[in-house]
Amino acid sequence: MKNNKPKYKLIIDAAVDVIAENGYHASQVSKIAKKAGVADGTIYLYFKNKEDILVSVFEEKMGQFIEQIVTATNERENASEKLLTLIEMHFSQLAANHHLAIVTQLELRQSNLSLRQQINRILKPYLVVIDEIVKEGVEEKLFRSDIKIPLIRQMIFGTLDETVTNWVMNEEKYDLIGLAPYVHELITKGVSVK
Amino acid sequence: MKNNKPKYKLIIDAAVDVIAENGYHASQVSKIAKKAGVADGTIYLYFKNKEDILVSVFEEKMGQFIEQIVTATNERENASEKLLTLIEMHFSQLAANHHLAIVTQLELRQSNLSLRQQINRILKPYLVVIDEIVKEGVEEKLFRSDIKIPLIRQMIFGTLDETVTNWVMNEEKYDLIGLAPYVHELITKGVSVK
Amino acid sequence: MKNNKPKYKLIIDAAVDVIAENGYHASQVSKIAKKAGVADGTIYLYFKNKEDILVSVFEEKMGQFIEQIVTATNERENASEKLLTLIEMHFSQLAANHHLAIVTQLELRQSNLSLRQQINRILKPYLVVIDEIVKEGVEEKLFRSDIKIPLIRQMIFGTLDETVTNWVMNEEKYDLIGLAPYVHELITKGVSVK
Amino acid sequence: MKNNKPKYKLIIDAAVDVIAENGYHASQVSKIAKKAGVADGTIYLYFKNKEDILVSVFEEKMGQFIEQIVTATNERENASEKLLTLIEMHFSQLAANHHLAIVTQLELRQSNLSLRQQINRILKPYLVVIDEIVKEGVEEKLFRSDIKIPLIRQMIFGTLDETVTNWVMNEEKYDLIGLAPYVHELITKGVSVK
DNA sequence: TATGAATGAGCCTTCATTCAT
DNA sequence: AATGAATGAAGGCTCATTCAT
Repeated sequence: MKNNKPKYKLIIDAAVDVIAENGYHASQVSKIAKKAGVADGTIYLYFKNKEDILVSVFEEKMGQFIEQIVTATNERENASEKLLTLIEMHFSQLAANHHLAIVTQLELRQSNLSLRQQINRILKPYLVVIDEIVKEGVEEKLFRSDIKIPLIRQMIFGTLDETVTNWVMNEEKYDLIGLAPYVHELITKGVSVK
Repeated sequence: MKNNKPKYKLIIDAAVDVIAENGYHASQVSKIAKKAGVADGTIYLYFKNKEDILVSVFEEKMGQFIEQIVTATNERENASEKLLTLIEMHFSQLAANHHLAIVTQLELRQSNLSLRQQINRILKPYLVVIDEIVKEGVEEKLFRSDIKIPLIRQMIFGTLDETVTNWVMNEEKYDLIGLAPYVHELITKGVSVK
Repeated sequence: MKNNKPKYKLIIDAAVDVIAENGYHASQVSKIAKKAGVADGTIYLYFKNKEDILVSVFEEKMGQFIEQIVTATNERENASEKLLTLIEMHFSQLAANHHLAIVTQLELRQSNLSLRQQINRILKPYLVVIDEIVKEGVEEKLFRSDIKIPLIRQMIFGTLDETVTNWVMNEEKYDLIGLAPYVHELITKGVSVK
Repeated sequence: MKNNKPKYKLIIDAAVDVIAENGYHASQVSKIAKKAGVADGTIYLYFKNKEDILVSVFEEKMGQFIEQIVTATNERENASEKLLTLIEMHFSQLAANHHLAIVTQLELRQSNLSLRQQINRILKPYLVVIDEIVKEGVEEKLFRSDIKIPLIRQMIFGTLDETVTNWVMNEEKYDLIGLAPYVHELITKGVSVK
């Protein structure tokens, strides 16, 4: 297991910091190596190339991110509560980690097609989690069944993602977590007066 | 008026094509010049630098994009119909222009902070259009007034943007425009069974 | 006679100003054209290329410079007085024209071999003037005849040139013209106590 | 000590040759790298930028140049003999190194203000050496005390510099070192018949 | 395993000069 | 004579990756 090797984690964490501090394009491999306290060449003992570092960053961090959400939502009774918990966890985890928020919402998007496709592959399990909550809601007759699930998932993910991005670009000046119930209300009830 | 100069348009259009075909990072100025049929140096008679080309591409194309939407929504009677028209126009304009869709949804996001901020400035009028439709809906007692408008706007824009991005990344294999009524339904009524 | 054409003089004078203000390497042809109030292309109706502008600048200005000195020295009776007058005129003309001093002492020296050779050709008449004064001094038994004239001329010109360059590089903070009698004394008597 | 690194010296020496052969403006970094037998990028491990190469060339070579002169003059008994030795060493060192002579007398002068100021800083110790010899001469009552030392130094340096430049521009056709006693005589006794 | 010096391909931008009007 | 838009060659510098130690 490569993440048992201490330098592997060292490099991943250094990469998050360097990218958050310098931006994607100013994050040279040598800068990451320096931050991690290893030689440039050592990076290539653990990662195939620069892109592999970035993919691994996302893989590691998103893995933990999703795991937390899965664990928390599993403790909830119904789909609506699970959705609220997912929103709360999505917001709170990014609010708790300034650097990670910058990297996921801004910097990692400045990548080429190949990298974006790998990021999407990594993101897949999160989308599956959303899908499953929606399916559960439909079965429980809480959520509508007349609109295809992918579309519903796009609304949910798009809303969360846009909300976090706006918050990051506004320099995180307001309380992101406090928005969770309102976002949940919007997603469940829509914009219409009931 | 700089866009009366024929070479200006020539270069803008060439840039859209080149970026869509090669991706942002593989779009050398010389490639754009060649496609436009002008000398490399000519680019710099019309644009300050490479970043200025990209900002101008977005400015021109997004200007037209928003104008079309404003014109079309103004012909509608109430906020709900205006929202549907906005969604239809958003989808149809990007569906009609393959290259533009790739550039706006994928390539232009691979940019540094300075460029992203300029892109956000250009995007601002579109967000204002959404805000105004929401305000109108609230006045007409069609839309809820218990949730802040920026949050509602983020849900709307986030949903549309995520939907288009998914469509582009799925290689535009399904009918985007056909999704408009479902997306409209989702935004207005939410995910709950009424 | 090309210098009867008004634009010719306009361009020459613009060139002196532009070079003095911006330095040799930042003096683009377009900048000179703008300062002269003509189009870029017009420059090439009067000058073969950029180097030709610079040579012409030196030719014009140095022509006047030498003419003034010849006229003034001719009014003197003997070689020693002529030498003093030459030193005074050399210093006073450059002290009177800030821009010209910068151009001749600093900027024009940043040129390639071909240009330097042409500058030397233009400078030749000045060196001849010095040679003639020295010859006259030798004939009048005022100046020594045991050292070759070119060597004496190099001492005279080198001393004057180095003195002016130091004055320019010290931002012309002291009185250059006031140094003339001391320099004259040094050249005639040398560094030895009587 | 950076000049212990073999590539540092390799690049410095290659730069002297390339500049002497091609002139300052035709001396591309890639040409210097090729001559030194290193990759272009290697240059930038040892020098900040192209200008830094030139400054370093002058620093290294002028350092040795001055050191030689200081050592030699220190072996002399009085100021007049020291001055003669300084002139002999100044001439002989440049006569012995064709490329270095071209670089110091012609090419290095084609530089911008920033570079010239750095060159002057490097040249300073040499001017101090001259000043000290003059001061010693004044104390020994060999040299006059009625003219300010900077002016005397300008005469000495200006004469030597002009003499070497003329020799280089005349393609080094005559014996420079042989001129030393005459130049010494001129500087000490001046142009007047005693 | 680890190092870090060395590599070299790659690109944006400038500006002297031309030429159709 | 005059214009000025257009040209396109040229080069300093960066940085991901390699490899001898």
